[in-house]
Amino acid sequence: MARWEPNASGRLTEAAMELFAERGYGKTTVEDIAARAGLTERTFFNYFTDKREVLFAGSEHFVKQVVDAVRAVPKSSAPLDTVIWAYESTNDFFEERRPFARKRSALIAAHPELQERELVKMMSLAAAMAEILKERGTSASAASLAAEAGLAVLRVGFEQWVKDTKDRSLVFHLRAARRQLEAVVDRAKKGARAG
Amino acid sequence: MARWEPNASGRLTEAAMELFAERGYGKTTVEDIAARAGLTERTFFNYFTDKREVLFAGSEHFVKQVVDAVRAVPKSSAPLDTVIWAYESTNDFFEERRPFARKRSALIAAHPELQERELVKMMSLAAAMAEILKERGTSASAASLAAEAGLAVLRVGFEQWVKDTKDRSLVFHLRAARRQLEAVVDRAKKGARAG
DNA sequence: TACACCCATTGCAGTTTCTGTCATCAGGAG
DNA sequence: CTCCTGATGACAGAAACTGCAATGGGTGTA
Repeated sequence: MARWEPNASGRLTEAAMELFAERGYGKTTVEDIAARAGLTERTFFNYFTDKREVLFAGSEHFVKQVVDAVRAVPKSSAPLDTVIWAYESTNDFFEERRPFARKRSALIAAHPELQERELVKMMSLAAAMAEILKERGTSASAASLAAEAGLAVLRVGFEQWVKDTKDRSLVFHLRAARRQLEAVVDRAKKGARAG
Repeated sequence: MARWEPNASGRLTEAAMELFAERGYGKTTVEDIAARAGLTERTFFNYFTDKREVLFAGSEHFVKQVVDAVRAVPKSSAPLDTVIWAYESTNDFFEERRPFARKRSALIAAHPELQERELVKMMSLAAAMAEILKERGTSASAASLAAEAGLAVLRVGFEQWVKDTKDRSLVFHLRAARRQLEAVVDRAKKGARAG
């Protein structure tokens, strides 16, 4: 028999999500979270560097998945295509976790402290993408712009996906967002020439 | 004669920037900052809600300036043009403060905690932009994308501006970034059709 | 069976961030 | 001269985080 209940980190995350939903992030102490998970405050900080980090456990794993996906894209693809394709490759991952993703997303939306952390995570993802694009021969500034524009598509697409009452796929929303981006940039380009 | 030295908040920001540069953010306590500014820790927290906020003092003011600039753009302009034009309108503001902006930018780049705060500030700026675009009749998703794409242009342009050894203007770099964005999106559009 | 070792968990003390509350006191308004 | 205002500070306390050392089942080894 095991000495301790398994999956301590998972239990902490679960407990944290429950408590944040019940009382809010600010009114939940780390001790509360640890107690509900049957652990102590000290153990919480053995697993997470931060109170915030408890909602961002698998993020390195996720970044790795996306980065690996990029490496599989032929180098001939346009940078923005490469980035968006990598995001599309996470479709199944999220589709399997839609309810969880919705809860988590609502929590983050409701708490500025968590938004901060979410944003750095996404930007570091974008930075990783830009890095790979550069490795693959894209110029530095084009790589940055493709990565950040791709991020805009991901953010808007993801937001729509979470809100979608018809439960259409992430890929569906990413493509819609991408078309929007094209339209928005195109319209500006023509407008700039005309005006 | 004044009872206290004037500009307490400015002195705190100045002291903080010095100390962060000397010892780093983590090794500087709020008490240190307050002491160097000739004040107490409690007074620091009367001015700033946060240790981090000390580097983001004028941000509401800045957002207001940009927002006001947007309102002056004719409604006929394309959303992305509107956003970028608003950023261009801050050219003089930054040009006058280039050395300060460089120092500040270096500090933020060196400290993840400060990057977090910077990102929320920029995203709230983008959200404000999206809001105005919607007021002006742009669809919700197009507004979000124009705002976020505009932000990408701002971020990349600003980064170049800070790094530029030739001291070219912010507007110069924003326009370059904007052309890059157009090229990147355009190339993807054509690539997607072909492939 | 006995022993040594491993390591997830914990206890504890200490620093730092941040909050709430109340006291102080110079200068302006009346 | 008094009252009020608003910037400042003193104090106490909660909560976040860190460093260090101890516990005590599990597991492998003799």
